[in-house]
Amino acid sequence: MPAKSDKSPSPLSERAQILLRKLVEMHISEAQPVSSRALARETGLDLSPATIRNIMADLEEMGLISAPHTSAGRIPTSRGYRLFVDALLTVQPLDQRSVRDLEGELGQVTDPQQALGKASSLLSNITHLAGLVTIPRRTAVLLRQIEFVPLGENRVLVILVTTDGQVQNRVVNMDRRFAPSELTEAANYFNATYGGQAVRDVRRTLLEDLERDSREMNQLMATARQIARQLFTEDDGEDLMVSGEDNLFDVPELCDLAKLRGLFDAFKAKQDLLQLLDRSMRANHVHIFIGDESGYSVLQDCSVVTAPYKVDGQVIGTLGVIGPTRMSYDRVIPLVDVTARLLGSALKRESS
Amino acid sequence: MPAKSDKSPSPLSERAQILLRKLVEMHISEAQPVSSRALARETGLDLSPATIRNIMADLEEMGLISAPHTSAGRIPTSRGYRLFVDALLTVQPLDQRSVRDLEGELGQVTDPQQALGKASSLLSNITHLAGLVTIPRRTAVLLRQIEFVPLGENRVLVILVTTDGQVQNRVVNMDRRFAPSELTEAANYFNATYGGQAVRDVRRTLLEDLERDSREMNQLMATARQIARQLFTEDDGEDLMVSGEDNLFDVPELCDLAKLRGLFDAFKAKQDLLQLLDRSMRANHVHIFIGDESGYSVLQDCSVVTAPYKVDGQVIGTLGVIGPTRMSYDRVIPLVDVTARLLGSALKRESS
DNA sequence: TTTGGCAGGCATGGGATTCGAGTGCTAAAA
DNA sequence: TTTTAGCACTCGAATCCCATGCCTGCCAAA
Repeated sequence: MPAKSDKSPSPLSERAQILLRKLVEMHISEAQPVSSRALARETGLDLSPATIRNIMADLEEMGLISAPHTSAGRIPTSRGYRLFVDALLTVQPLDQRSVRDLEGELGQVTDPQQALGKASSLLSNITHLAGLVTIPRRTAVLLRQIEFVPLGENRVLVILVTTDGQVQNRVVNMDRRFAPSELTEAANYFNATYGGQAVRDVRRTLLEDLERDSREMNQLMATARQIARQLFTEDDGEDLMVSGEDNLFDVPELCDLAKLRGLFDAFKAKQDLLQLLDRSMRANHVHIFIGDESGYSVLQDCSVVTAPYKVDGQVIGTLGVIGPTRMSYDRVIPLVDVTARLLGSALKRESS
Repeated sequence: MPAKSDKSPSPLSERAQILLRKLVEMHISEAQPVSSRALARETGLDLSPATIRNIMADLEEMGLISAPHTSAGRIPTSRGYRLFVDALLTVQPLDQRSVRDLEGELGQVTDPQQALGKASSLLSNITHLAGLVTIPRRTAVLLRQIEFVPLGENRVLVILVTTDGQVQNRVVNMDRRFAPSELTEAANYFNATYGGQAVRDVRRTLLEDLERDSREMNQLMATARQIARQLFTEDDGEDLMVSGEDNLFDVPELCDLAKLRGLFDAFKAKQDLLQLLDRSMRANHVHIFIGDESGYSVLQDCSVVTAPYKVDGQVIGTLGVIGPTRMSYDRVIPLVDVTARLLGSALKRESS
């Protein structure tokens, strides 16, 4: 006979597992507390509601399920959901057709920024939840090429191409007008000196170089310096892209305005969500935050399913979806997993 | 004695005007039906509630106010609000300090896109409503300069600078690798041939030229052609920028999810809102759509205050705010007005 | 023309009641 | 020892009722 209510890590009888699993599945599909009778009817086991009740009482004692009130059925707790996704859930892999579709969608993008946006909107459209994608730090990538284009007045357009295929441009103001030849020369100097370095390092090296060579500075360097000052000062940090927030309007758990509002504020502030997603950077595969596990109160009734995406084996960001804890993990998990891999491939292709 | 309840265009006695005005003001500040007693107390006129009631009955008959139910006060109808903003409202001009602040905020942007975003967020932050800005058609502006930067493989980065100071870049795929010199040559050809033309026309002219010269085409033109094909195909139409949607969570009129959801959907779809904003392009100054005047049911309880912004006397887009019909028009109208003018100035400065 | 007074109507909120769904417990059956 | 049937109990949700308060409409008097 299996130890019944030993302590938290009690092995949970097979019957209890089947029951818990069915209960979670029913709660996911019905969005309501599950009663012993319904469970007795739906599960294959030939047991009476009374027996089910006994087992449910055990599960409740273990903190895996709870009753909103005395005369209601049970709903899974966060810990119940945790056990479910860790041990009870069987995810069927995404069918080839869907993978092909995703691949097609992500394949025809032309630049990384667009790829990230596409990934996010795909996630939200398919799951009907909100899609999340972190935009990798610009500073981590390598500088491939820099170009200067003279605009009117004293303004110069600086184009930064990084090895990930991203293009970035800024307009900088100079103290005098520069001839195209001067700018070409400066660009050549820049490319020769700093090409291939990490953007993050360029900034540091640049400052050192400027310091050291300040006496023997020639016209060329002065130009480069003036541009560089304005170029690398602002450190555009990691950023977050959210799409399909509107889908959350339909989630019954978030029916009250305050909760929904909290989420939208979080999307706007981004800070907390970024930190959460950063945590999954270290993980190698899909990572799931269930309910209050995240530590943020606005995510009370929400779960976040994330996966890091990588280029050349190097993790550079994470993506995922956010939705009610009561979501279809079996569909969401493989989708997030595959999307992360496909996004990685798409980005690699971009960086040619 | 003035004709009392003649027909719609009855001139409305001065007393009635004062009363209606006060009623609207009180409804705006209290967000609730206004009773005859409250009106008698607040308005300067020395009248009893009973008298007020008589006048209110007249106003109701004219369709300017209505009672949600028998034992509630009155609230202004759309027509009441219309009369209010057209005839009864006195807007105090924005104080110099605020104008200075706005100018400062809009002054330090570096590119047009950023200026539009800044304008939108300023509008939403100051009014605590949602800010709207249309992004002008790219096709209407003139092509100032074009540059080609070779990337790896067969890919070329095309940089389009338009006379409004906007910079746009696209990556195009070629069927072979091009030498930098080829690209420089092609760029020179492009700039010489099409520089200064409207982007919209460039596309048309280009196609004609290609057609005509197809036989005597040289290597240079072939290059240009290949690039141009991919460059001008997609016509990126007018677009809309929305900010501060979250502010609408606080509006009591939109307390029910369905309405709020409708608005957010409209923000996402953009089509209807764009059409609405386009209507005010023809207007010279601030234009207001009250409640159902807009013709869109999602804007039932909302008003949209817009103003076109122009560069060199030419209207190029509109901006505004969207909020509950019950908004502080006296604060919003001058703000929208001034912001439109300042945005125009900022954009003009960009186009150097 | 204005005002005071009074009756009527209606939303709002609290309390009581009913109803139904589900559980916990106990004792009997397997 | 495990399972089951039965029964009492609990609690939320819906309904109704009623008192309350607010505001109007009307009428008669000023």
